[in-house]
Amino acid sequence: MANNSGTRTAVPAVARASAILDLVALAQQPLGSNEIARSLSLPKSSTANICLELLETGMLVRRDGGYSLGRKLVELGGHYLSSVDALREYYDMCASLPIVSRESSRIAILDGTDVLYLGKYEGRQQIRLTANIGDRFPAICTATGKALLALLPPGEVEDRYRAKPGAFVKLTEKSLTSISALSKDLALTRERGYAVDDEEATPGVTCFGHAVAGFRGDTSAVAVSATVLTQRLTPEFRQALLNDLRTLARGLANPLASR
Amino acid sequence: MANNSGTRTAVPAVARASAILDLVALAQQPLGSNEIARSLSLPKSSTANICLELLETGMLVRRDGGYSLGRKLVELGGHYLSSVDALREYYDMCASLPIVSRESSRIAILDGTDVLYLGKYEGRQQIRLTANIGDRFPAICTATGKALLALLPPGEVEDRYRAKPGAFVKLTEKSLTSISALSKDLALTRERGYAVDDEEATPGVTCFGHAVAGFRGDTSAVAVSATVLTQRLTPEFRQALLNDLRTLARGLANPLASR
DNA sequence: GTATGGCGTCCAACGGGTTGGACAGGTGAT
DNA sequence: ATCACCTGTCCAACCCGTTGGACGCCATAC
Repeated sequence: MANNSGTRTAVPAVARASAILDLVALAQQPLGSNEIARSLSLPKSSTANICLELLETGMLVRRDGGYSLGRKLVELGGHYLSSVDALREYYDMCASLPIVSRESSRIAILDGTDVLYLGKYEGRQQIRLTANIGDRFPAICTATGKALLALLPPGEVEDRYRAKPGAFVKLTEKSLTSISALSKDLALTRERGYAVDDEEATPGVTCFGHAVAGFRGDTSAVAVSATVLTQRLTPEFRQALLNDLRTLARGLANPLASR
Repeated sequence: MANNSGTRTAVPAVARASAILDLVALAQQPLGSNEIARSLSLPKSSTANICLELLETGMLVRRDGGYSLGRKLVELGGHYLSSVDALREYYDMCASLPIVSRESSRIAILDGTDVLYLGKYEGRQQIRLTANIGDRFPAICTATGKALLALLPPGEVEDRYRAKPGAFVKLTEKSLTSISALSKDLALTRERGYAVDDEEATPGVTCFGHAVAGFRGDTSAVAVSATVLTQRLTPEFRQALLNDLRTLARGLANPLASR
């Protein structure tokens, strides 16, 4: 019964600041400090103080008489992205691959039962990817997510999803809704070497995902994906797309394996 | 003699946390908590505590026995970008404009004497833009920066640069190096309606910038730019590019003016 | 006009995080 | 082997941020 979230001496200000940022991030409008305090069940005074401090750091800004996220967060987020070695490589390769360069592609990492998008490449297709950089999405509904889940050691997937029953979000009729269905899909993913999202996130849209393992530290694995309209998926096109995707994934793996 | 950085009751933990994040962001390698404390002249113990707290929020992660920036920052940065109304419009328009869609383009805001890049669009050209989303750059060396500076009320530019003598970074032989040269350039910018970076940031590279005013709150104005190799700049090409850039800027302005 | 409820700011007493130093573990040099 | 120096962790006394409520302000309601 380990207290896994136990810090010896708590520093409430930091945890509170983070909670405030999360709240403001999800809000559609600027939030006042009183409103923030009420939402988070924090004392008014301290909340106001922390907000003022966040204002000075640039993480928050005043807007329409409330607080919104500040530009400092873009800077920090950008620095995080710069630290992900695979990203630059990803953008370069996307532009040079014959098929992928004309389609829509994404690169993501796994965080719990979500994928977190670190980058996207939009070719000249009709599809506009709705997910932006920094967005989260249920891993089971996406090709990148399933490719990354398939990398986890046996049992780990089951543990994560058993601990979080709400993780099975049914976005379409075809979305996976049980651990057993997921395990089966992941076994298939491991077998063929890539993941398929067969209209499980958006009707009419198919997505192929390929994981790239072997990174260091936080970003231990990334995954890349290509998104196309299902109706365009002739066998030849599917094969060409998968070829490009494999090339992309291998290209990302190689410069890092050599370190 | 107002104390412009004066908070009534200071919340050291937040300010310190921000300083820690900035330090870690600029470091090329993971930093230990002791090293951070030394660099920032903070007590070891408190620094360690704050780092542990930042670890729990996901803003920091452990990597190679030290701290690096965490993925939470991408999420927050992404939410900030989502709050900038012009961004989605920008990406859509870039892809549909005949000339710009084949060139390299950027969108940025002004922050003091720097521009902060919020997005970029890379066409099929040889040029790869070195600046990433979230990067800063001296405003005087860039087309976006000069376009935004030209929007400021009279005297404001002079005040900003007089207060910050180090802001005149000489990146190339052609970079502006004095307030008077800058004022003259900005007058010219206002007159013709767009800004030009004539190899002032990178030799051999010319950049045109167009400001878009009229936003609310934090992002009161954005600027878009197009970057090309100087040697390709025939008069016809230059004109076509400027046409596209103007269309782009107007497209960004209109959906917001109607609010 | 007053009443009500929203907002953020201010204040003094309380309480808890901060602090410096001691400690244990690991690494590299001599 | 010892020494030196690094790392991060632990602890109790002290100090300073936190806290709840009072206050002033501005809307809107009646």
